[in-house]
Amino acid sequence: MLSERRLEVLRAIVQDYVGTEEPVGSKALTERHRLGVSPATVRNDMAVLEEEGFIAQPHTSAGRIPTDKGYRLFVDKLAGVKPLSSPERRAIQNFLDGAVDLDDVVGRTVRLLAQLTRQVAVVQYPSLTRSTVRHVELLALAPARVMLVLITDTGRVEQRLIDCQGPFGEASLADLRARLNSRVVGRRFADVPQLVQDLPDSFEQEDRGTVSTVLSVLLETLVEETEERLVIGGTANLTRFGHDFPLTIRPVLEALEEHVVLLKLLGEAKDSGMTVRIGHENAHEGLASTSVVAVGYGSGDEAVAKLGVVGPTRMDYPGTMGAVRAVARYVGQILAES
Amino acid sequence: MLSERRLEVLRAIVQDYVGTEEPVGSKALTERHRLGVSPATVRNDMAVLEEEGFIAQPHTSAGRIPTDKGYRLFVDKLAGVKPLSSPERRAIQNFLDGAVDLDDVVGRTVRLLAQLTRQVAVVQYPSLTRSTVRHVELLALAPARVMLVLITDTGRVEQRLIDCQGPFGEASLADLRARLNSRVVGRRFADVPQLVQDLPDSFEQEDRGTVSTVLSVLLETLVEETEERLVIGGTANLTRFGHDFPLTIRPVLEALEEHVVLLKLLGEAKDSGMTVRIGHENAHEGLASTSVVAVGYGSGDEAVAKLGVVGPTRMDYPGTMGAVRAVARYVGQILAES
DNA sequence: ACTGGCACTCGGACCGGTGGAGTGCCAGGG
DNA sequence: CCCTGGCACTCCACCGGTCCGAGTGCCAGT
Repeated sequence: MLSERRLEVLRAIVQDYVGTEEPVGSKALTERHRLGVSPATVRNDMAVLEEEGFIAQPHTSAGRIPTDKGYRLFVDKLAGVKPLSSPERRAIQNFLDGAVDLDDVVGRTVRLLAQLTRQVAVVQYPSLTRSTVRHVELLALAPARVMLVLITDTGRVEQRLIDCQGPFGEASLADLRARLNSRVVGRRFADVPQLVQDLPDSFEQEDRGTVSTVLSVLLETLVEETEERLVIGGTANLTRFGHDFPLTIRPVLEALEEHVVLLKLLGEAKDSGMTVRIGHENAHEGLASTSVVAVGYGSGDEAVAKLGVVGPTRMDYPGTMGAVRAVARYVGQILAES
Repeated sequence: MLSERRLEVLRAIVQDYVGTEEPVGSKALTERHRLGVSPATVRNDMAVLEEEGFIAQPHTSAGRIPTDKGYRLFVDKLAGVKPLSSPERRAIQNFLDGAVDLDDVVGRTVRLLAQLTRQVAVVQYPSLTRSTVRHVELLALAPARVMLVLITDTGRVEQRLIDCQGPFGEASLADLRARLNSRVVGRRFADVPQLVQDLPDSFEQEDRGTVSTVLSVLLETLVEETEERLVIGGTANLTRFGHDFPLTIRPVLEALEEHVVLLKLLGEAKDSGMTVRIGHENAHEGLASTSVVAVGYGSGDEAVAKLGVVGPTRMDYPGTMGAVRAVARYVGQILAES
């Protein structure tokens, strides 16, 4: 195990590098941090840290920069989560309180997060499978055409058109609507399938086909929409990325456009607590030089979706984590209120 | 007016510059185009073109590059719209045909357009004000809480929560729903206000307040949602922008995030026919070095929304315009079918 | 009106020298 | 045993100078 001081050296290196964006040398370190030892000693420590793979030199006779492994150790052992200042908290509150509907909440959240962290923000829409049902509506658009509308407790609305095999009376429709709602309102989406399983049996023979069709579309919607929506903001912050732009920034932009990739990334994050994925831990090649800080948020205790930021591995982890956590909490509150 | 040959020289300059991204000199021009004159003559023509403001030199003794004014002349007089190759047409067809709902259509369109033009694509959702009403639904979520759902002929769905002053019976609600639909279904959104104006008068005194509230929310929705949604894609193509990245790309990314700006930009485009805004013509500062090619699309003859691309002023105008036009047509077809 | 020739300009690439920051190692001291 | 100061070494970044070529403007000649 590394000695206390070596860990301190690593912390100092990470902090300085994040601040200056330049490799940090032994002399500069002793000047800017009260390590209580000489540069020579620090050099020895650095040699050890390098051997262990926590730091690296871009080339001989240059300062050191942290490796992914170094950042990992930093966030796991050396860094806390920096709480936001109270003006910041107030700003979040004010900004989010003005939202009028779910789209607006999500939109504001993503802008807020991007502004706060000065990085790329990613916010996932509340998931259907984890939400509960507020209302199910069936509309007869035409004799053999029904629209299904699903409303969640988080305010999300999904609609589907259904072509029925045969005509379906308004009375039967109202009947189905009532029975459906009495069974599923307030229940979690995940539980819906078994709750409606035996519903067709209780209908007249002639209507069973249509009822089944409607139900199958309903279930389909639940599954399909596991393919979630998400919103991205703050891509302009990518320009603060590094010096050698085109090569660094391009794959990141490409990755950001593939929502599937991002959703998978967010999905891998733990449900509760914050997840930090650093550099190559991300699997996706384009994001090899980025870190992802993600956290779940929800209207209750349980997470209904994730949000987070994508930034260079060289980022201010404590500050970013603080901002992400704070935003997630406030969004949760807002959703719970509505 | 400029002589025929001088125009030809300008065309050649634009074409070469778009291809090579480097200032083009007189000698290179005569070699790559059959102008039938010597470099010296071309130089004289260039001097004239420069004096008129169509081209400029980055510095003395460098080649010329077109100015915004030069591009303007090029697209107005010298360039046609390049039709797509038939494999491209087929690819569009195939790609768009797979779409399942409006979100999917828009999503696919933006990706397609970005890929085809290798630039940033912008697609506006079909506007409410120009669409027609397919259905209006009112749902009683709670005794004094109603949800309003609007469905358009383009498949778009908008919903709003309404807090009523007092309880509102299911019967009254059904009544309102029926009368509302009988008046507005099939009508254009823009006409809705006057169609429902006198509706409250035909209700019982006690219900009039609530009816008015519902109607005012309906009208509000029509107005508010003139603030349209749009989707952006292909931002990774910005990396092909120029050589001096951070400064060029940053304001563009910022502008792209301000949907309001983009919507205004699209709004300024003519309803029918294609609009090309070049460089400083764009008004918005961040887009001073970009051109915007936009066109309306719709399910019928009339445009319900716009789509287009944003790219460097140095872009392949004929090709881009061809792609934009073709995509708009196909999207229109798809919407008409659904 | 076009052309060939010529002198001129300017930026970009190439080059070698220099300075400084940083390192590794080692011998000496607490 | 760990820390320290000293020293030689390395390598990048910067600077100034030179050279080259592409491109221009102008002019005299056809």
